[in-house]
Amino acid sequence: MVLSPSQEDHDPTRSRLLEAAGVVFAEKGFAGTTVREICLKAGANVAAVNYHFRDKQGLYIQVLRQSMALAANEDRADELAVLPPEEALRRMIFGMLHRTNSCGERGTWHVRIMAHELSQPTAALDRVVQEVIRPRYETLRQIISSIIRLPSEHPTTRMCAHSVIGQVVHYAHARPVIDRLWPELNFNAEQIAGHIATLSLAGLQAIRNQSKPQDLI
Amino acid sequence: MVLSPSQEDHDPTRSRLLEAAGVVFAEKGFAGTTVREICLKAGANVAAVNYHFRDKQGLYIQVLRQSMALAANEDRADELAVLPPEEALRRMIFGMLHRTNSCGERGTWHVRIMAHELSQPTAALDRVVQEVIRPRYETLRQIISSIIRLPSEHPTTRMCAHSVIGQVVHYAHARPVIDRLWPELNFNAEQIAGHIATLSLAGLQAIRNQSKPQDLI
Amino acid sequence: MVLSPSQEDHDPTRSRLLEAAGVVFAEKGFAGTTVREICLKAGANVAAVNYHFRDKQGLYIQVLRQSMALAANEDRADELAVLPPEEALRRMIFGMLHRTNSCGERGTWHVRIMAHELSQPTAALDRVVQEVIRPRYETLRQIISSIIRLPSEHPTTRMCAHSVIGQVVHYAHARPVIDRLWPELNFNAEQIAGHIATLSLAGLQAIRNQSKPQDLI
Amino acid sequence: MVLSPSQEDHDPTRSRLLEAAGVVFAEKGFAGTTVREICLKAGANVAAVNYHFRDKQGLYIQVLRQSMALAANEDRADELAVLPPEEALRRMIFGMLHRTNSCGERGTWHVRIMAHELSQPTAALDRVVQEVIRPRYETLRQIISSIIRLPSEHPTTRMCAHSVIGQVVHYAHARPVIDRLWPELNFNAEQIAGHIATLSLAGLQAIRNQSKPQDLI
DNA sequence: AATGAATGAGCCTTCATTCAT
DNA sequence: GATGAATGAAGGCTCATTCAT
Repeated sequence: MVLSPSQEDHDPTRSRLLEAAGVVFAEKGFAGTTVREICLKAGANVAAVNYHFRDKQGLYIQVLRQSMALAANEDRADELAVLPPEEALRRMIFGMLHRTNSCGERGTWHVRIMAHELSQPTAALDRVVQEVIRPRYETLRQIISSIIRLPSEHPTTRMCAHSVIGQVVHYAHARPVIDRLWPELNFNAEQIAGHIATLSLAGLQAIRNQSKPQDLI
Repeated sequence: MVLSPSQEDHDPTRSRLLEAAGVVFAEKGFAGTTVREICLKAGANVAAVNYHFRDKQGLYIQVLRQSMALAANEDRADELAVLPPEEALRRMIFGMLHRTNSCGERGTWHVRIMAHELSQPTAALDRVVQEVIRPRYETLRQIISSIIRLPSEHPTTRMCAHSVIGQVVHYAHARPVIDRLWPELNFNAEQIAGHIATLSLAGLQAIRNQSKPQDLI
Repeated sequence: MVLSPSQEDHDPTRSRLLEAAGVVFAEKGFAGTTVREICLKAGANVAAVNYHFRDKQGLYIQVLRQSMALAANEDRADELAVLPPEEALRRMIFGMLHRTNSCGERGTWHVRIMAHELSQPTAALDRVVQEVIRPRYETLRQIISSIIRLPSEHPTTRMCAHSVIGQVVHYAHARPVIDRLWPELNFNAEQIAGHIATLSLAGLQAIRNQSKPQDLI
Repeated sequence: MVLSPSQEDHDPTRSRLLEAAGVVFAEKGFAGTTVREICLKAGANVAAVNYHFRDKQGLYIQVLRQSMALAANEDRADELAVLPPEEALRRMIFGMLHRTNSCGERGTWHVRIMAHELSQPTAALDRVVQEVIRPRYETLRQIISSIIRLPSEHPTTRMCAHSVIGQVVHYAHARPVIDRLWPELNFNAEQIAGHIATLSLAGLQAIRNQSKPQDLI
């Protein structure tokens, strides 16, 4: 909905194609999606995708680009920086968890699409990593760095970041498995985020103490 | 079915098909794989798959079944039961991490195939969850249960299990992303498993103390 | 659907497909016909059938529907009703015989296709029976009913109708055999219809007298 | 069961193939039958047909030959010749009707196979016509000839024969249609044969009187 | 600017048949 | 003598794409 002022909504067909493509790509991935399905959903001609985006892949990249642009506005590093790192971590965990598990909105398509990219990487993966994931990864490492008192490039810091991310994205990536193992789970982002934050913060404290035994003396 | 101990199979073509299919399915998933590619790789006729396995899907399930059978011999729950739970958890983390990140061998195909199932589930997913994942999930919950002193069916126990699993499988699922974010990482299962175990155990202790404050009084 | 009076159809490819399919289906039946042959004959691409008719079966049903629609205009029951029943029977016999034995024209495809349906019924058989055959069957029974003075649902009336129909369609169904047994036959619909009518009417009279002996006293 | 003394049951596989093939060919026709289905039904190897009969068609011809040989023993012309022609006609009608509508026995396979040959003639049709149909056709014409007092080669005699045959075989050929038009029909060969005979005999009498008005003067 | 029609490559599968044993 | 394995041609169908309007 929040689009660049000059373009976009001027061309309703193009817009509907992007909307429909986002939904379908998010659900079925690039290879699993057919151009016909997108066009049907968008009420457009079969040739519309090729006309407007040259390619199925052209449309795919455009969908990703748009979704990422919307996502870029959230989780601003500077806003988190002023908080105590423990609180910043809690907020970040909740934000990621909420984002990766809410569905349907434009701004979250790239999350689901990522899941497909992980099993069938396309050229678009590099772009998503650079533009969306890396900035957050660095923000997260900064926060962890100030908790465990190791440089943000330190391998331990990195592993801690991956531990946090792994716990969070697991609920999105492995959803089909989790649904089978734990059907009674009524997904509650706040509760789960709280659990992950508690476990992670305790873990980080332990790692801080362990990695700097000399400081304690 | 009855594999001679020294060899693969009495039927060389069938065996080559399974081998080739494992590699390709692991790389491209079910839908992304063509029967032709498998047959070409196996040096067999296009109709060979249908002859030996009735279906593309029949071959797929057989590949999964075989890969799971090989994996089933590891991580015996009874062997872990005699260890102190902290040590059992360490071993289990290392085992899972090692298994999900070694590549190419038959016994690990189902891990990669799982990644595809997560983004494009087929009817085979149920089988893998039931036969491979659920038993380990229950073993893991048992171990965690005796650490945090909550029933193994308790939601908190389950969330803890998912936290451990999430950290571990992240290194396999998100490998393409991790490679881009941290190219210098020289994957060392022992080191990473140690990190995950340390962080998780500290986290579990914190959750144990938090969830039963009354015990401490 | 809406055929211009002078031309076949607004869509030349679709029209050519129907034309070609009619010829081939009439000759070889549903299962014996290949989509490729139809498309070759129609000068169209292999995928044309799927594009225009969704299915091989979709095309088949459309051919049948069109052929039946053309045939539906003949043998109006109301026109026959005003005639003395003996004359109506003669006309009907001639009409059926003529229709089932003229060849090549669109309106008679369903007759030949029926021959295939009889040995290899498909889901289309029900439709043809309902839409084309049953109405004529009922008209015929009405006529016979007023000749033999039994209700049109009476088993005897039905058997008489089948006797008439059997004689008529035999010349179409068993044509390959008749050609071998009687090669000198120069098919003359008028002559044969006259024969069948004469034999049948005499037979009906006998059945009328036999079934109602009490009337004669 | 009644086989040539020298051969046949010596080779049980060959025998089972013939048996199974008869059933399946009778049900589905030549083109509609798969070698695999026959072999499965016969408990034989896929290659058995090619081994024993060289071809799918070789098996087909053999089935026809055998079924015809068994059929040749019935309806002996000399037995009918001693009866009054009206009675001979009644018997013949009943025999044909019974034969074409009984199912499952070896001796009647060729009847059903004929139905398929009529819509998809193969090279076997000539043989069946010559060896089975023509002799009966001639017997029938002889009988009719002596009823209507015209030479057995006379076109009228031939048409009368076709009228009788047409009525009879209709119940076999058009069975799928008759089942839909008259589902309550509980096929009773004796009743229907009686009806056909009555109608036909009355018709023949009329034709006799009409065709020879000079004799009446 | 935008579309309905058409394309051809490629998919999985089935079939009668042949081959090595 | 008889079989299980293997073959390659052909089947219907789907797909992203292009073309003529």
